Amino acid sequence: MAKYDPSVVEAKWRDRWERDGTDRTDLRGAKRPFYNLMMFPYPSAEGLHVGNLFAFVGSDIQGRFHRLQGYDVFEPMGFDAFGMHSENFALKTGRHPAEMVPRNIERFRETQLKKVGLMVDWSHQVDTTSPEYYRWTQWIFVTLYKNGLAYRKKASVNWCPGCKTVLAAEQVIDGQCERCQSEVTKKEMAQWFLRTTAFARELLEELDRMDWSERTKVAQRNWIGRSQGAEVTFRLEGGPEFSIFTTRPDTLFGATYMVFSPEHPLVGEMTADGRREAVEAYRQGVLGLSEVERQAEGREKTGVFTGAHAINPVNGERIPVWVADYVLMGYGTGAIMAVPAHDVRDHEFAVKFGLPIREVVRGAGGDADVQREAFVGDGRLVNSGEFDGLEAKTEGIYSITKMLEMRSLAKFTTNYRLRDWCLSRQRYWGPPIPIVYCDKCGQVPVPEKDLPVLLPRLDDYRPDGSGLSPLARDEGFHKTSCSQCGGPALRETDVSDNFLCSAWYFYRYPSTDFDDRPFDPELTRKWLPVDLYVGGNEHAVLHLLYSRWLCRALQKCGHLDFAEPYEKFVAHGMIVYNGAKMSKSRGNIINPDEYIREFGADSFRMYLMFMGAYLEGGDFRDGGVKAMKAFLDRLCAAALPGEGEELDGGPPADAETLFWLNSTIKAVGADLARFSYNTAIARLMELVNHMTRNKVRNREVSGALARLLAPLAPHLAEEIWEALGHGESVFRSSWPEFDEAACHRPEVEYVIQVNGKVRGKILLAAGLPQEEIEPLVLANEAVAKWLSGKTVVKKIYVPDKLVNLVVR
RNA sequence: GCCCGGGUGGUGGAAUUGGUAGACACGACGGACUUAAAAUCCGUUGACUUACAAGUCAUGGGGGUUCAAGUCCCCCCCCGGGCACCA
Repeated sequence: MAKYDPSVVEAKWRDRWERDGTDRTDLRGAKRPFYNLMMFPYPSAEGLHVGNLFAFVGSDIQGRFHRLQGYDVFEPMGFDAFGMHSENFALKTGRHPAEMVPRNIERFRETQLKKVGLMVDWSHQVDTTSPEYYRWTQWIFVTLYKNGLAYRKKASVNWCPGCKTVLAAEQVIDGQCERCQSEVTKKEMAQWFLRTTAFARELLEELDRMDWSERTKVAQRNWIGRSQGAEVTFRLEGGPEFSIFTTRPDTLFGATYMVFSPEHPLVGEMTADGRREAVEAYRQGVLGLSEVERQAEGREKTGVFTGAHAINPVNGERIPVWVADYVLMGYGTGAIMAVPAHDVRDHEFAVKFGLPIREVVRGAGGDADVQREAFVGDGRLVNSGEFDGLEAKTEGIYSITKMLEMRSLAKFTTNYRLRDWCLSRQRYWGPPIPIVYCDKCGQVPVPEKDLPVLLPRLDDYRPDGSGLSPLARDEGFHKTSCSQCGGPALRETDVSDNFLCSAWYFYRYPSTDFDDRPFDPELTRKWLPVDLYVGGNEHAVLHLLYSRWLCRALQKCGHLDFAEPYEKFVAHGMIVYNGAKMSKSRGNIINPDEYIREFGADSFRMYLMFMGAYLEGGDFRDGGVKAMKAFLDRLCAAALPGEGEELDGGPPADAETLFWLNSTIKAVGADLARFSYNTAIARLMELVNHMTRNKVRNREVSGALARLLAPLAPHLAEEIWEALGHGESVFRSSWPEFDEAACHRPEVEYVIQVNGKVRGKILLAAGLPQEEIEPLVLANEAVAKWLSGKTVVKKIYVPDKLVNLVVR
């Protein structure tokens, strides 16, 4: 190779790979399948940014590395093209999403993705907006509906006034819409839900066994949020029974009042006549508050007395019932017993409204003043009748609940924070929910043979904020007939949250050849669950949780025979630019295309991976790509024969080169396996530095270097491999092997410490026993001067590493 | 408030089980080549005292354990992330 010109080399190998089908996978014939999945992008008009490429390249390295290790790797790619991102952009630019999306996909694939050198099998591409795909998204919805996992109900849901649609709880961040940051309000609407809570326990417990990034597991655990406690039945004085949830049944004797959520259905009935006006005014006031206002940090407690009283089942005590918005309808039973002595929120409320505070748990010190501050620590029960003296949080919880359980007034329960997934969106750009409403037959799912319910082309698809989707304005779509009775019927006009589209795309990849089924059973059995999934942690409670849930749901419906979709999930880090977060508003978004054009995809890939730890993220600095190109230039010069030159055959002659060769193979393999790409590249630099300085001209070393480089810089690795005389792609070769014995130098440098401080270093043959080293150490000049006049009281000896002499 | 990560030279970042802190780079400085520049190559580069000898101090701060601590323990500060009036 005359001079390394990436544009020539990369174009050559792109064509060669395409011509030879190098990146294609024989899905049925594969012997060692490895499904290497990366989170698919939404094809935005802005194009791929460095963050996308950082994610993809890190994943591609695993795919290529596994392939060199003999796996049949399947590395597909697709486009998540439904949803508000595409729709909002279309609205802004005035171009219809149906036209914009295919163009963006084309540009993503042809001018960006293919140029980065991803080992993608493009014969299995997926586009969530194509009818062949969303037909099966709708089929999944119908399947869930038929199995009781999808239902419609009127509920107080999260409404985004900016996007003019409802949102799932997962899409509300700190009370704001995750997309447009508008303050989310509550709205009473009939919506479709998926029963995510049905598998809350499994989704939580399975996490412990999963090979996933810990921070992703933690995020899911927090989101699912389990708390164990008891449901206790109270009775309203002269009224019905009701139950409350508590994690502290041991404090039942300390309950001095009850609180109902303003939305609780019993409130109207229980309110005393004299209190009706006040209670009603309070409830109306709360309903007018946004989520942010209601949950604002440090907000003072509010509430109102209903005039009603409840009877405490443990002691028959009559305690007042209040309504306050610090009790949420959506969690537990929407009513609580308040124990101000041992709960900080109840304490605050009791102080404000002058309610009694009764201590029932006393800590070991016994000096906590519950009138001043709630005591939430461990302690023993007091003022609790026969239960006095019990260890509160263990024996107390058990004994008191057990006692009530015998009287059928309590049961042990577990509550989850997770809510059902609100699926309806009052927007245009999504898969229509395949349901028809008939006066006679009620809710009727669209029969499988009539799927897909095509999304009609609407020229005016703006959301109008009426609470109805723009599709409701299209009579031809809205009015239809019932598949059961043939009578007139109305279609559901809401579309589905596009997270449903992305919850199953990876089942579709292997099966894109089939239009009569969502996924082929044989291919699914062979390729799934996904072996490795790489993506961003921002989807921990969105995509990753939804797709875990759907997998379990499809298993329960009999369509899959496994419960978890991803064997291993790795969350990559985030990229910043010169230490600052990249964002459109800052105007510091890096366009990868220019770097690739100037320095080549290989240099760009290498720099992305070198600038920081893949799992932690990195700081993109100008000049980095250029420096990496310089390294690849040096690598070419070191690895390739010059004009008219022949490289030495056979293993290298000198021990030092053998050491570098073997230890680099070992280290790079270990580093790639643990996603430590930056250190793998550093190892390659060290090997190249050794080759350059010592003028190593050896075919075996160059061949190993090409294969070590191949996952990181695939085009250049191919070029070098070919120049070394190989007729086939380097990806049809194998990962180089190393000799463990050669990974260690025959001589090692011992560090000699005196009292823990380094005082000298000596070169010794490896593996010497302590007795032979000692005299050599004591004879060392630099060390001797620290020993004169002192007594050696202790000698620490770490084989092949160091000797520490403790002197006095 | 609770739960996870983090804090290392001028900069990005290394450092399997406690065992030479700063690998590998970037930048800077000096030199070679050149009419000159770019590119390339060679050298120096944590701070301080200083003679390139030698030493002292250094991994957010303060204690501790240990022959030995970036790494383990306790307290505190700062940054990033998750949850949060969830009973």
